[in-house]
Amino acid sequence: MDGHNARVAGTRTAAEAGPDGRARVERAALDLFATRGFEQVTSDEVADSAGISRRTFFRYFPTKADAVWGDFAGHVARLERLLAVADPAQPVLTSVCAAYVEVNDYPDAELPLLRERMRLILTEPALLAHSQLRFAEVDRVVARHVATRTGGEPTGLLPRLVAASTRAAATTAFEAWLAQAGSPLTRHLHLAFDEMAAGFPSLRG
Amino acid sequence: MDGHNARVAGTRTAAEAGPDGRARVERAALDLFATRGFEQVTSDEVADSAGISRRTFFRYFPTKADAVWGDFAGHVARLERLLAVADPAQPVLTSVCAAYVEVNDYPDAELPLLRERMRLILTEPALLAHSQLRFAEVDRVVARHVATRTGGEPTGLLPRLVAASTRAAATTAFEAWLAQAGSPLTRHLHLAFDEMAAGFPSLRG
DNA sequence: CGCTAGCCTGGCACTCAGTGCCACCGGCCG
DNA sequence: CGGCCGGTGGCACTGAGTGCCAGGCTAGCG
Repeated sequence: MDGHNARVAGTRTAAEAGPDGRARVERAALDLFATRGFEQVTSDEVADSAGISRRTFFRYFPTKADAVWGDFAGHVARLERLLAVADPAQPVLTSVCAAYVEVNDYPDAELPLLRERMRLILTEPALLAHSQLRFAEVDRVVARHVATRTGGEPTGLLPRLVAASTRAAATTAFEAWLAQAGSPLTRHLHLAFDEMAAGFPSLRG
Repeated sequence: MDGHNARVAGTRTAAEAGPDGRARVERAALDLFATRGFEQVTSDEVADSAGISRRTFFRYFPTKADAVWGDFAGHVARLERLLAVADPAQPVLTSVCAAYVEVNDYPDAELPLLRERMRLILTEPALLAHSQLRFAEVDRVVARHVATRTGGEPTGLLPRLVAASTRAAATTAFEAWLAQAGSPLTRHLHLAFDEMAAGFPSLRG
């Protein structure tokens, strides 16, 4: 979710160029959604605010909701790469959790953006619904990895279960992080994963 | 998800009455979606097929997607009741899983309907996305129960985590049940819950 | 019986997301 | 120069969802 820092900033008129194309639209969309709410902003307004036409907006993003996700495909790709190079000696669940933690270890500079993104996604009903489709990509990657490690089918119960459970834990950690700005995201992720991987020890007794 | 059997069947012309109002629309919608796909069917067609106007269709269901969910509110209410009367002596996680299993113990006669329903919900992207909003109601109920049992806030990490994880396991069990018609839903649910509650023993080693 | 109040329904018109089609404009190549 | 091409905008269309209003049907009441 770092998003397109690769391009040389400001080829336009030196000052006041900002990121071009897609990234600028993302920023405009996020700002508008954050201040007025996702449903209250039309795609026309986002396009206008980004200085493009509505038609072009829908060429950048297949859906209004997709404008808040940044480079999520890259995020998933990074997760997949981390899983690919995971130590086969450690338990699969450990590998998956570690990969989740590492792929979500953002530099401080990106935290405000991430926070706003996730707040919207987990708060706005339309975005929460849409998130299921995006997170399903993650699930597929995780399930595939678990399947290869355990020698089963990616559609089997165990791979799917691990994918769904770890994703649930990660999402919960995000919610906790949003609610409580104090501790870093990584801590919440560890808490959630450890709790789940150990069979919820806090609930015994 | 039994759906409106309470009314006396056939006050209309004795024969060929069928369920009236909402239930008939649900049936028409499910049939159309099942044969031609959710996105390929317009709300106009569903309304026509059910013998009502489009406008009335949207009075029965706030959304086209809601037409496949049957009496889901009742389903959630039953789950809540089960949790309310759960034995406080047993671990919370056990109570939650048991309630999930029991509320999903359908009589054989309803299985075909349930199967079609769930197949659509978990298969059609638009319905999968929408499901997040419906399942969130379940999560709230579960989280509330865990919170009261553990003496915490329903928005705390643990209640949320239990809700999200058990829901993930249940959904996975449903997927497995759909893929493999052989064993009953209850077995898949037990498998998934046991695996998760025990910290995924199948993955160790 | 007639009248009225209230509910269910349908029709109409409107907003807005998303899409296909085409026309335009920029650069780039031969 | 002329033709090709990728990115863009405009336009029109479908389809979901909604507000508003106009019946019709039923229930209560004089």
